[in-house]
Amino acid sequence: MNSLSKIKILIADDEPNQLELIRFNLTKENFEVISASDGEEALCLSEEIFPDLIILDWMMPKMSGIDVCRKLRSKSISRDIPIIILSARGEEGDRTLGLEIGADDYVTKPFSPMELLARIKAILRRSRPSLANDYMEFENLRIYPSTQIVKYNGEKIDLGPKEFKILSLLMERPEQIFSRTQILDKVWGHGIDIEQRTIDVHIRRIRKALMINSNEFKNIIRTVRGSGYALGTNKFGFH
Amino acid sequence: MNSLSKIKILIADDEPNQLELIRFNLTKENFEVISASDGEEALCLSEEIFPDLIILDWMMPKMSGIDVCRKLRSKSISRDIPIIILSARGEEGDRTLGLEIGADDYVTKPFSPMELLARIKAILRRSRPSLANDYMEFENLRIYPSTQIVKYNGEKIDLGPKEFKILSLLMERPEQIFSRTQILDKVWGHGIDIEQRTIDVHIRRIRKALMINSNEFKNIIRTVRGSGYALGTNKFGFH
DNA sequence: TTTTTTTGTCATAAAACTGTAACAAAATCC
DNA sequence: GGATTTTGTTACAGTTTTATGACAAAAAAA
Repeated sequence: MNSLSKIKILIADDEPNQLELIRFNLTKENFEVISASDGEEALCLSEEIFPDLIILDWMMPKMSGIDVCRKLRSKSISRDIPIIILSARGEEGDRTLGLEIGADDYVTKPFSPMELLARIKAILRRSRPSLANDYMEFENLRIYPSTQIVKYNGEKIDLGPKEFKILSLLMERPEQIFSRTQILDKVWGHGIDIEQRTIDVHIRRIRKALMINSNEFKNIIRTVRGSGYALGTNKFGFH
Repeated sequence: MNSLSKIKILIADDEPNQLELIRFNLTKENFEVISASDGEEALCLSEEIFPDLIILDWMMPKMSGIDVCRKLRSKSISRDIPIIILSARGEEGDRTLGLEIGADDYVTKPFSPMELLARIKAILRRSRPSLANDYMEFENLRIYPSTQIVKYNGEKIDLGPKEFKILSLLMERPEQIFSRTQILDKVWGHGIDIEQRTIDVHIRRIRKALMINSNEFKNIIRTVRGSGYALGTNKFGFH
């Protein structure tokens, strides 16, 4: 998993220990964790920082998790942020209330970090395909395999299917050198009869596409004379 | 809940009573229920009828729910169908295993019909926005599933049923690429014999309809050469 | 039934993509 | 430097994929 911008999770709980425990576990999993200690704070922070997921304790001072959830769901701007409700109660009425109110999941205390984590991942997988099917990134280049979108410095780049595949291949292992034969095998398929020079042309096309809208062009595809191509700058190749 | 065709739910459990109980409750909620009594049957049926959601008992003859889940997740054709695992066990290891394997939720027996229902709805809300929300929105396009009304820049647009369904499908997951096969499966139904090019014509009709009354036309349906179509503009995305 | 709308298919035009050759430029070797 | 090898660049033709309009069949409405 190689996304540089972390997934932001807001967690609201009035119990410091609990908060710290969750923060610790989520941070370990490379999430960015923002915490709030009561309902109002959670609400404010949500609207400020747009977390990718919100975890709300049911019972909190000032505003309960349920109320925060209701508020968030009523505004279009926050309607789609996934919410998990934590609760000490186990009665059925509560469970279903949580879900009916628009929460995405409901976890009963006590729960193990592993379980919470599993649920978080399950939800992210559904609600944010773009996060789950995450992208590959190298310097200012991002490519989204699921949507076949390529962005360079935040701008969309148009590439033909072949070029997209070649770039994907290089992105999978930055700095690794791919020989023309390897590229042919992986992109065109094994055993096809294509001139090796053809790849040069495709590389050229990729480079050209990346130049559009980027006057300060940094050649991101390194030519390795006698060997092939690799993702990386021409100046600072190895590390 | 409003949809043109009923939501299909496949439920697999080897215990007839349990099966019947769930079937009864789901049917009451206007779902179309298909049942299987063991893992293998569940797997076969899944691939045959493309349910909108699958409920699997953990312990089943021939093939466990977990194994069925794994199989379904390994095939691209069934990868996106939401899955709920039912289990009598409550140990943590199991819970997380269920979710990690790619299930969307995990419900421990005994559960109340209300709870199962709430979870089903929570999941469908994510995976099929058109079923849960009053309308879906993308840029200046709004579509109201319940009334089959489409508005672009506030103006009503006329679409035939097929075109409406195609557009709905694309709207459920903006930016995601749908292959012609996927569109055929979802809109016409699986296993129907229609020329793939027919979809091009329908797409053309949708685009045309959206052009009416909009001189500053922004092509909202992206053609992904070699792959299919996706909702999104060609130039500016939102990733 | 008649009329209108919707739908599927075809033929053809248009567009996009690909592979190659030819030559220029750069790097390497002697 | 000069020869040789490798890569860069461009133009172009061939191929594949989409777009589009026309038309008839099918379905729905009147």
